[in-house]
Amino acid sequence: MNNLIINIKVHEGLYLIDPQTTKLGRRIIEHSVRMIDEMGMECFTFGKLSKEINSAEPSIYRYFENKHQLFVYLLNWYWEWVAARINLNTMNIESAAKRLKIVLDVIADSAKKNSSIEFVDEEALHRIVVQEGAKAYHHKKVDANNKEGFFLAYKQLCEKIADLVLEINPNFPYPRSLASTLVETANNNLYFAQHLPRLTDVKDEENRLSQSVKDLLEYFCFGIIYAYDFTKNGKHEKTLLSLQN
Amino acid sequence: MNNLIINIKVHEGLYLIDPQTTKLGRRIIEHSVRMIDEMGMECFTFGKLSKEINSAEPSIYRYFENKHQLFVYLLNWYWEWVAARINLNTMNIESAAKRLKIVLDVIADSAKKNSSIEFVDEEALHRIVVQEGAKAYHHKKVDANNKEGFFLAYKQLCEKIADLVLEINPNFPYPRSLASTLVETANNNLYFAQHLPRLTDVKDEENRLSQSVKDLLEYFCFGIIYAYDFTKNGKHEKTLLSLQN
DNA sequence: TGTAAAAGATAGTAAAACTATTATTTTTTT
DNA sequence: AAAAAAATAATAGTTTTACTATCTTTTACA
Repeated sequence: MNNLIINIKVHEGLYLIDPQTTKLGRRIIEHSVRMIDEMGMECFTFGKLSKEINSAEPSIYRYFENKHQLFVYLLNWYWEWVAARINLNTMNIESAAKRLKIVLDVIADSAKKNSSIEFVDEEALHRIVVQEGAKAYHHKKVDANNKEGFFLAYKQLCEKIADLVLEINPNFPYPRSLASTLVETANNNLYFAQHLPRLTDVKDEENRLSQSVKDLLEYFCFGIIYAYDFTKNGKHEKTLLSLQN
Repeated sequence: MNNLIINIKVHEGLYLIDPQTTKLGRRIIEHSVRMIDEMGMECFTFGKLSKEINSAEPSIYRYFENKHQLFVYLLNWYWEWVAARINLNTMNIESAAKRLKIVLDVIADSAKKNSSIEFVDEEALHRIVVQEGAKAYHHKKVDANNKEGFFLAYKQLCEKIADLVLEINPNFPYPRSLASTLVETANNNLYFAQHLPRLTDVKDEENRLSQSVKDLLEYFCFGIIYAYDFTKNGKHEKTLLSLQN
């Protein structure tokens, strides 16, 4: 299992100076990931970060316009990294269903990691995505941010999943909604298992959490994709809709 | 279509003085809903609210410990209101599947409203739930808040849905995850249709948005519930799992 | 070696999130 | 109706955050 060097390219609108290209920039990434993971976005400030890296607050502002932009930068880095892992692990696989399963594996974080970039703690970053990710777009500036490309990586990932779904079942009516639901459901169930266990059936036990989430995603995903097509001996009848009453 | 008087009871840990019992309290609710809907949680402050209602900041602090507690109070009010509408609309219905469909109707906001409480704008509150709701539990104090009952209304609603799912299919393995996924998927697709349309298949057109979301929820929900049970002429075989490869 | 860009150091502003104090009004009790 | 209690209003103050301005020093590199 080699650790391949993957180069993560993050959208230009998400920084003033590309942090991956300078020493200070990489220190900002490294320590902001660790600090946000430890204290959460609310308590994390540029002031605290600058002390932690023995730098000055204005220096950080030369890389990122504000805390929110840094946050979105980190999320994009994560989704680009997920996309890279998906590409790497699916490139030689013929079956679309098998490729989709690998995607579910990666978004549930149960796939073997095969990249390591020294200044990014991907596990801490994944915890940030699970705990804080929804805040990236749940605010009043979402439309302005969207125009600036803040959510491109996430949207591209969902589109990739939607295309896979359509490859498996070209008649499926909700490929985009299914894609976003799968990603959100992965994060939610990981989070709920740890903090609001009555909202999930997966258990935070024995290091099997991400595998359980993957099983859940497969069950939901393939259930939805095939449900209305394979009832009654494969005839395309809306059998279920009549069974419901 | 009578407007029934429904009394919404919110968990005691969510306020210092019950705002529904005093004039100032009701003014706080009324104007905070309107202001949060207009400016979002980030821009909303107790200072601005106190000016708006010609009161003083410390007076508001005697009702709610802080902005976050007020926010969670409003969300709980909303989920209690949803639960009340569900109870009202399902009480005389025999079929569990029909009851579940009514639940989906209410959480997608496409059911006829049948309550009106003069000082709460339920449509504005629903927009707040869709746009800001996830922030209630995505932070580092989630466990402490959970112990204080901040999420009781939401968890009870999900449990009610999970019980309905089990009533329809007692063998279903993920009732809680399905329940939370349905509620989250309802909110997400309403939000995506308006702000991130590439993440959903429903369209924000012609006042049919909530009906489209309801159709989506039914498709996902009943697809998942029945998928693995009714393949191959109703035999309980894991046909789909073998079809996937 | 010289120049430009980056980084560091220091200081400052505006607003938010509270808290404390005191005065006034309203409500309740006797 | 008067006294006591509770709620509200008014004012002022503290700490922290988010951000800006300015100036000096260091580093990169041509």
